Amino acid sequence: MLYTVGEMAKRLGIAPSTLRYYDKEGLLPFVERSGGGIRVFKDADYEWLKIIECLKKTGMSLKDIKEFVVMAMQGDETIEPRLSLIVKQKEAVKAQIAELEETLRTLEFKEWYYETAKENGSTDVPRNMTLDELPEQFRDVKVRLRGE
Amino acid sequence: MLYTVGEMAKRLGIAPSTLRYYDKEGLLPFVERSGGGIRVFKDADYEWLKIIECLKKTGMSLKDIKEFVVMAMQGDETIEPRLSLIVKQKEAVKAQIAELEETLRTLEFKEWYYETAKENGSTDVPRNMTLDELPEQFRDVKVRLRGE
DNA sequence: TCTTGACTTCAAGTTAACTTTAAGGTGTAT
DNA sequence: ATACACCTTAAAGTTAACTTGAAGTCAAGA
Repeated sequence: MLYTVGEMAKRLGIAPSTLRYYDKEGLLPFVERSGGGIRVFKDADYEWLKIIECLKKTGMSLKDIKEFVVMAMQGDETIEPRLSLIVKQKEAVKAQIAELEETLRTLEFKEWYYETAKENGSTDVPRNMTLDELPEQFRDVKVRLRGE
Repeated sequence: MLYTVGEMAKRLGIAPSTLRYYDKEGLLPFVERSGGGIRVFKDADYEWLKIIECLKKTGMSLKDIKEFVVMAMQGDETIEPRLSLIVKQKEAVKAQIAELEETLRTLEFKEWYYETAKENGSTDVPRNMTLDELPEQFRDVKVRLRGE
């Protein structure tokens, strides 16, 4: 199957201008052109774009993603650095998940805080509780919020 | 304890200019001033700043965080909308974690892909494997990369 | 052949969240 | 009293990742 920029953008759920921008920035060296100069995307290019999307979700910049794509175009000599990069991003994502899990715990504490405020008609009630009065799963969150 | 903008910034690990910017944007209505016009941060303000940091980590914009802070300044009439907002952000963070876990699975597939390429001296080997040749935990990842 | 819609490039505009700069004021230590 | 580090504001600058606009080209259907 072959696709125009608009068709591929639709398949990916992004704007065609985004694909043109990525191409301009050198992220899509694998995309070919028709005789008339129109971009022709192949199914293999879709896979590439999904990898770019994946790397973007890890927080990588377009500049760094470009380096990865360019490496891949060099062929098999760059297998090792590509592997290292993937492993590095994997660790980065694990760290992001851990941070979001901390954030979630803070939000759960705040949820309890406002539930308790709602039941009692005032935020004074949860705010003035001593550490041993609040549910034990929130004690460390509260301590962290107060300044380690 | 009382702190200047520089001291509080250091305690939070951010730039003083960031705190001044937040103040200018209306995110810090709780911060008071000395007779000479200098910002005076209290320990309770540190807690507020940690909450702002938490909301920022959920992906909320400064504009929306400001609305939350402003609501809190209104007092106990706004307990319910504040609770709703916290619950909404909690769900948003859960979705973000789920998405990062998908991303992680894709990276693990790519790690296997390049490990296999490295062992065989060529990306041809993992690339040309049929679905049933690759480790079964990666089959659905591969299918997704190819286009659902 | 003509129309039409989608394609092309290049340049300029947008947005969020800061950061920097300039010119000047504050407050504490000697 | 003077120095010095740190504070103040306002305005302008930065960055990444797009998005939009203008002017023109390509390709498929009637």
